[in-house]
Amino acid sequence: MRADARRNYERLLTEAGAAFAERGTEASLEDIAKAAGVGVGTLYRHFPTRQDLIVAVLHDRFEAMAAVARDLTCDDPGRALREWLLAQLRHITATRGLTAELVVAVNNPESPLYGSCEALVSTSSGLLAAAKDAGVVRPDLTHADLATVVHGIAWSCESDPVRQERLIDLFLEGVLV
Amino acid sequence: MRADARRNYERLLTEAGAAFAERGTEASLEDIAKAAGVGVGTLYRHFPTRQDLIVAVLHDRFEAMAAVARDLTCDDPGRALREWLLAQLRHITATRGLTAELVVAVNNPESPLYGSCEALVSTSSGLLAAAKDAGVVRPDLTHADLATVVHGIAWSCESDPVRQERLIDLFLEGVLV
DNA sequence: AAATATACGGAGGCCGCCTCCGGTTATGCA
DNA sequence: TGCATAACCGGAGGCGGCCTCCGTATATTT
Repeated sequence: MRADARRNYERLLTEAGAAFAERGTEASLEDIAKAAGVGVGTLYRHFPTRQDLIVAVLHDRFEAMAAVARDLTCDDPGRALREWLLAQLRHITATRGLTAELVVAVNNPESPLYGSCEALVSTSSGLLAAAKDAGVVRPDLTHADLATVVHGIAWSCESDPVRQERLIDLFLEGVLV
Repeated sequence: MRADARRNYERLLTEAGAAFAERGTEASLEDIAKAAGVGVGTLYRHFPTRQDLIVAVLHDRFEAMAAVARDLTCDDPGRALREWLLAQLRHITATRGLTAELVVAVNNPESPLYGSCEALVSTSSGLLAAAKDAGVVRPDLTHADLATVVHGIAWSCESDPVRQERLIDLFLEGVLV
């Protein structure tokens, strides 16, 4: 990949992230190209589809999330799980407008993101497994359950952290043994 | 209101309902107008905003929902509540594409729908109150909690009734006393 | 039947999407 | 260093959807 191509690629990614956060996933691609100091053609060559651009932006963020999960202390697995769910909520809320793509990715193995976030999924599953081993969580709970719940809550009250936390706790009460 | 105006209004409503169900809330308004055998101008006069059209379509459906809630037998309030949540899920899933507007309406008193669905809200609250009186549900549970959970689930697994039911039960286990 | 209020419709301006290809630039090789 | 060429850039342009505006048509009233 040529040096200028790589530079433009990164710039587009940066501006797209900003635009999506500010104006949602429907932000004008032409504006994003302009903000990156690049023609539309260049944008479309790197990211043939709006979806591709979104996926590329999210890829980085998934890695950040996975890092958070790894750092969670596991002394109290139930507590760690709660923290993890809340951390996800904060993160999703911070990248608002991308929520919809996230949940699609997590639930759908066909999604290009599904593969690119394996680290996230496996780390998250690790937390869940630890909680199960400690016997603090129903054994039939799956990672998919967690993902669905988190994203459902994130979407339902995107801008109300208090309600988010309340709903997480309602959920956990049904799930902690 | 003139007779022809009323006729066009109804036709637009019908076609809009069909289009939204089939192609989502982003369906082309010009197509809807064409399907209703009407010019765009007419559509925009009746519904100045896409939002207005969506709201009008939903208004009817809210009434149908309220009727369902009223018919639920209350012998076992806990069970009635569960049935009610599942009925909402089915209904929301059937009108897919409108989910987003629904949750906005239920949570936001500013929404034009909020007023128009008072019947729904109060009937639903009635079911919840009955469950509380019977002592089968946490007393701090609110109607808003229910609405948020239902819509979160509806959105998270729009096309997977099995998962929907599973999540409802997970939720209820944390909430039934 | 005429007068008037009401409603219709679609042309047109605007904007965002996406493609296409003539021009530009980086890079490898002599 | 200078050239050849493969890789890349950019934006004009066609398309379609959004929404407004106003000349025309139709229902209603008297």
